[in-house]
Order: sequence, then structure tokens, then C-alpha cells
Amino acid sequence: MSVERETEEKIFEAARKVFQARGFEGARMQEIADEAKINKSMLHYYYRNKDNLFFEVFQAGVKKIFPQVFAILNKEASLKAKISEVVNFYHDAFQENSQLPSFVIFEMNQNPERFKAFIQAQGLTIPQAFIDQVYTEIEEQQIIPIKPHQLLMNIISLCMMPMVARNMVQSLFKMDDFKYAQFLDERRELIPNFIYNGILYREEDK
Amino acid sequence: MSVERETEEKIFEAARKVFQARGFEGARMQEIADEAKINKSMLHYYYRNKDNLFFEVFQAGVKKIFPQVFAILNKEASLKAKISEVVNFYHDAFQENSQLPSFVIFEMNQNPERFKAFIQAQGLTIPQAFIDQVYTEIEEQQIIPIKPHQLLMNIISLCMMPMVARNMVQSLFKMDDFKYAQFLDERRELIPNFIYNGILYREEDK
DNA sequence: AAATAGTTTAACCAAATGGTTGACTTATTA
DNA sequence: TAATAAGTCAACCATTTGGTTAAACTATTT
Repeated sequence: MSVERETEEKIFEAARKVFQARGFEGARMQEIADEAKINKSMLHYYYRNKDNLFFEVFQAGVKKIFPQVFAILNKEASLKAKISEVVNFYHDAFQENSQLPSFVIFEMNQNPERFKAFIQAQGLTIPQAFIDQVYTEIEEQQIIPIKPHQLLMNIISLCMMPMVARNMVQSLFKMDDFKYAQFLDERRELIPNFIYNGILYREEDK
Repeated sequence: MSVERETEEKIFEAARKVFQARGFEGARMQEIADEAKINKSMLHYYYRNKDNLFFEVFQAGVKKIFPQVFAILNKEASLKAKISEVVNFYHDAFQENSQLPSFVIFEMNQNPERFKAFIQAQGLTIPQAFIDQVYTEIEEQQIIPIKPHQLLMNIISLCMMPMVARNMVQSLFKMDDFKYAQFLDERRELIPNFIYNGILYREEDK
């Protein structure tokens, strides 16, 4: 690879940008070519067609979101620590690239069948270690009874929703970009406490 | 209006269906016409162009999501009761039409400027009554200190995310439609408890 | 019932879009 | 250095798409 980034890589990066911003249907091959500063034919030379190029971008997106989170859930650590780490991961990973979750979610809704296969081929499943841990902590009366999937859904919801619905929330809450960044940053501490309080077992509640 | 639903209404309903399923860019005027079982020219006769028709659908969507929730938050009731009611509202309203939140959020991201004006013109703001109530309950040491906007963000996140990311979550959790409906139904009870535990003030925590 | 206004349709149209072609240039190999 | 392969480009193409038009049909008004 020379000093100049190779064409294929430039195309991918441009495609990522355009697809994430506009979605599959809204993206134009010409815009991707312009963004990459190359001829439109190059897109087809390297990626054959729009579907292919899109799928590469989508795949890469999914791989950025889930494997790391599942890795964290698989670690040796307390539930509390894991939750904090997941929350921080999401807030770090998508601080700049906040379009990614929205992109993956929307395109997944557009074509569920097509990507279900891919996700399952990748072996992306909620780790058994996490499931076991939740049930253990319930038995030990450290947390209240809650299904692991529900708990994980809560964690993901609290982290991702403010990114996915960013523009909607910014409008409703009348926050500019700076204020919203601040708002998201507050959530790093708030969410883990909120979640852990929400599931903490307490003698006097019984 | 005759026994036959009027053309304009048929068009709107078809447009709603197609735009919500495919998004603005993915929607085809011909598909809307087919869905409404009328000639494509009728779309332009009644709604002038695609942008117009889309905006009508988008507007109606926003009005279905927010005003009712804000009305609930404005009521005379305890915070706990309001939270339960909002959660139930979301789960009732989008049990069938679960595409709506995803649609509004995605299109809002596509064109933030255009719709910011509309949302503010509608006077859609988080009710002052709710804000005051949160601060009052904090002072009375009924709940822990939390900014009202953060609390509301948590409520909305926990309710909407499982609908917005439905297909993604279904794939990851390997749930079929029936199981997922069950999963969502469990959340009706789970979320209010989870939230209220999460913010409840407790002597011994201090 | 004649005239007018509102509604519906089939046939068109221009622009945009994903994709192809064939010539040309640059790098690699023998 | 000649031949071959890889990479790049401008011009082109077929199809799709939002939108228009003008004629026909229907309901309303005078």
C-alpha cells in the first residue's frame, strides 16, 4: 500500500460514509464516487454492484457493534462492572460515529431475512456466561429476579436509543449539538447507577 | 363520504403503509398507487408531489407518538402512576404498528432541519408540570436526584428501543414473532418497576 | 338538459440512476 | 523491452421514477 490510500479502501470509506448517512435507498453510486474522488466505474470494478458494496459496509457495521459487547459480557467480572463497561464502550464507540447504530437498525428492519442469516452465521449470540451469571446473582439474592434478555435489552436501550433517535430528541429537548454531547456524557455515570438500582435486591422490599 | 372510502383517504392510508415500510427514498409512487388501487396520477391530483404526500404521513406519525405522552405527563398523578401509564400507552399504541417509531426516527435523522421547525411549531415540548414534579419529589426525598430530561429519556428508551430495533433484537435473541410479542408484553410490568426502583430514594443508601 | 366543475385514466416525458463498454494508461512479468 | 495484466476513465445504455397532459367520464349547478 502506497502513501496514497488504495482505491479499494477509499471506496469503502466513502461508501460507509454515504450509506450510513443516507441508507441504501438514499445512497447514490455517483455520490460515493465523488466522495472517494474516483470514477464511478471503479465502484463496479472493485465491488461489482451496489448491493455488494452495501453489504460490505453493513457487515463491518454489525461487527463494530456486537462482538465487543458480547466479549465484555463474557469476561470474569461482576455484573455491576460489566454493565459499566458496556455503557462506556457504547458511549466511546459511537461518540463520533453516532450514525452507525441507527444505520444498522434501519437496514435490518428493511431486510430482516437477508441479515438474520448473516448474524447467525457470525455466531452472534448473547453469551451463556452472562445468562448464568444473572441467574446466579438472583439466587444469591444480590439482584431481583429478571430475565437476562430483559436486562440486556434494558442496557442496550438506555445506551443506544439516545444515539439512534438523536435528532428527534434534540428537537424535542431543544438542545444544540454541544448540549446534547453533554447530555450523553452525563449518561455514562447515570445509566450504570440507574440500572443497578433498578435490579438491586433489597431486604426491606420483600 | 360514500360507502367506499374516499380516494384521498385511500391514498393516505396506502402512503402511510408504504412510507413506513420503506422510508421516503425506498417508497415508490407506483407502489402507493397499487396499494390504494388507484391510478398513479391521483396521487399528484390530491397531493401534488411525493414530498407533500410524505410530509402528511410524517406529520400524522409524529402526532401519534408525542402529544398523548406529553398529555399523560401533564396530568395530576404521582410520578409512579405516570410512568406506568406512559409505558402502557407506548405498548398499546405500537403493538400492531411497530414500524411507526422507527419510521419517524429514521426520517427525522435524514432531514433534521426540515422537521425541527415542524416539531417546534406544534409546541411539542416536555411539559413543565413534569419537570416541576420531578424536582419536587427529589426535594421530598422520594426519588434520587435525576434531571427530568434524563428520566424521560430513560422511559422513552426502554419503551421504544425494543420496537425500533425489533428485527435486530429478534435476530440476536433468536425469537420468532410470537415469542417477541410475549417479550414485549413482559416489559409492560417490568419497565415501570425497573424505573421506579432505579430512582427510588432509600435511607440506607445515603 | 346544457354547461360547468370535479374526478379518473392511459399515454407520455425528462431526468436520474445503476450499470456497461471499450479505449487508454500504468504496473508487472517474462 | 516486449507482452500481459491490472487499473482508470469518459461516454454510453436501459430502466426506473416522479411527474405531466389531454382526453374522458361523472356529478353538480343553472
